[in-house]
Amino acid sequence: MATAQVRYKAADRKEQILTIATGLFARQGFRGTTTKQIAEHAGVTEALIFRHFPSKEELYWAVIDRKTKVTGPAERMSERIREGGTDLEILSGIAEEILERRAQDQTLSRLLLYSALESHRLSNRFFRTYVVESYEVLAEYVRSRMDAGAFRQLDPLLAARGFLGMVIYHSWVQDLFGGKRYQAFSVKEVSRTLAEVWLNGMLSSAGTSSAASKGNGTRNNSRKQQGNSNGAH
Amino acid sequence: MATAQVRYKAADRKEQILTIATGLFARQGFRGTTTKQIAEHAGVTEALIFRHFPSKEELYWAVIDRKTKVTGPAERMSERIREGGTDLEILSGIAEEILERRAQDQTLSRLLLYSALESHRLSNRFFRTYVVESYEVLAEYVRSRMDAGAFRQLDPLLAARGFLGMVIYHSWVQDLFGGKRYQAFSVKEVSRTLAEVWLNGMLSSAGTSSAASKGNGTRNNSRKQQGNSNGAH
DNA sequence: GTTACAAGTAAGTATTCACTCAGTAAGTGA
DNA sequence: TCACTTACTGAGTGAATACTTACTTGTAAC
Repeated sequence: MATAQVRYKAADRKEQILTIATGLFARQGFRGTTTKQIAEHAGVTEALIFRHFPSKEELYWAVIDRKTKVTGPAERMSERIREGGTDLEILSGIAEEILERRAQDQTLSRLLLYSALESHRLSNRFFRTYVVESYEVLAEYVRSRMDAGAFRQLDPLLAARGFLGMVIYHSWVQDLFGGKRYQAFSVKEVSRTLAEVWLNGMLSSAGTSSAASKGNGTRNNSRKQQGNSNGAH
Repeated sequence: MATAQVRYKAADRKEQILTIATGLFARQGFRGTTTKQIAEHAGVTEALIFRHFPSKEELYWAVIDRKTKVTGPAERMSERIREGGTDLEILSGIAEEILERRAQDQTLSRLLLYSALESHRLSNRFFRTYVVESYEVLAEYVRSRMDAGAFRQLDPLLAARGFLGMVIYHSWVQDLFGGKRYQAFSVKEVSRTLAEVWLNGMLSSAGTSSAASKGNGTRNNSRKQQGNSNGAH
């Protein structure tokens, strides 16, 4: 009504709408977010939204498009690898950054998951930018360490995905599913532990790697009868 | 309309509606699924849905409630551990089952993710049944192997979550995000590889704490340092 | 064959959805 | 000061949405 109006320039208003829409889509998904909500949060009428974006669908597209244009995890990861350090430093550094970013801001994870679930056609591109690219970078690193004889020979992509899986799944459980309400973890400790486990599992240990590059390799006690938890002691 | 009507008994119709609603909620989420859709798939009118369930929300609750009552992953996992075998057999067996089930039917993963994203109050219970319980079972196993001196000493919960993370993340990337369109993996091979990496990383190894030197076999050798410091004891 | 009840429906309700359009107020250059 | 453009709104549109009410039909026991 008669309240003092704020007139933005078109480009600024567009940016503002995009920012607000990003937050709402992340929290509630595409279907769960209404254009009215977006308008209200922006302090304008719905009509204005549609003056800037031809449809809700196009607005969603723009949100995701913008997200894929900021520096992605792949670049940061590749930067970190370029900086060098021990394997452990590099890996736990990568894990630490992922965990920290995600704990701080779930927007991206939520957008990504929603778009995958709602099977938006654009989810493909999003997926490539945020998921595929990052483990391809890591896989490249793994491959180079394998060539150097430091890592065991196995599918680098699978190995990279394994490491990222450890880290990302942990962050999902903690932040998305609310696991942190039951148990808190220190980011540094988690990163280091997961990196150690994975790295130790990847190293071509003195005895095993030569004979069997991939089959077996773990020294299993024959016919173990131990290790089951129930009533043993 | 004039088609031959099928009259179910109340209990049967309720079951049928539940089954249909489960599929739709899994595919489209709570907000994305309409009562009209459910009715159409069941071949009845909306009114009948509301004769069996007081509201859409209650129907959703019933869907999830029913899902939490079938044999969950925790029971199956604990069964597998009880059966015994080598560590590798047990772990790759667990991974294999998870991957196979999920590739075959995404309903559960999708329901779980949707309910977490849409922050349904019931998602908590769902989360406990399907996520927490399963890694608690695995953590118990890890703990027993640590007590036996076979595994390194570290947070068993974190370690268990790490293993499940590898496996579950892989299945999400393949099935949920459509990664399998770009690359196929054999379930057996993936299970075995991931189990090997993780297990190898967990073993309180004799020799693997050797120097891992620095990463990056390709370029740039700045900041070279000593080997990593993992697994000292 | 009638009755009694269970299973099912047609046709609504009020509200909300994405989206439109005709019009108005604020800035800007002369 | 006036003309012109740009930013914005009020008041709608028809098509969904979850949910209701008043009614009909099938079936099984007596």
